[in-house]
Amino acid sequence: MNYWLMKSEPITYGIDHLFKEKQCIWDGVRNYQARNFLKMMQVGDLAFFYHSNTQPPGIVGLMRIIESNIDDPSQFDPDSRYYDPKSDPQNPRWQTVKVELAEIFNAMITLERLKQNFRDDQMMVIKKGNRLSITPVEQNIAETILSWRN
DNA sequence: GCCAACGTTGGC
DNA sequence: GCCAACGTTGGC
Repeated sequence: MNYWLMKSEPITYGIDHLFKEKQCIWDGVRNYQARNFLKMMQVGDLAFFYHSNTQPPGIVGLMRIIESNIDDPSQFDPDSRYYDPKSDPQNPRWQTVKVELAEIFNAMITLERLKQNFRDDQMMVIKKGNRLSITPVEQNIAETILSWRN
């Protein structure tokens, strides 16, 4: 079982949206490195839900992967902002996962707190200039973060 | 709103 | 295959 961190701007899709929907397909990732991490995810993996472009940014909850290696439907939808006309339906370019909400944390675990407790070679999201929306989280780091809940 | 840090695109 | 130009992300 592996841990991950998945970013989203709450103005677009935040943890409140997921709370209402219970589960969702994590669509719209259009970066190959991030997609490669998505393809590595397995059912049962856990992912931190991270709010980006907020004041402050940080982790707001936990999700569980409930379906892996899905072809992202939005790549074939001309009305979607994530439409990719270059993606061949016979050989889709973008894969993702389906997640369910596991937990909403009582208080956000801020980026600042992560930076205070970990080095930037321990956790990708705290590296300066990092823009990857999907990143792995080492187990011991994940367990430490989970111990901060409530 | 600024801008650093990337990733992507496309001409050559 | 190089790299300049451009677009995007996301903290601040």
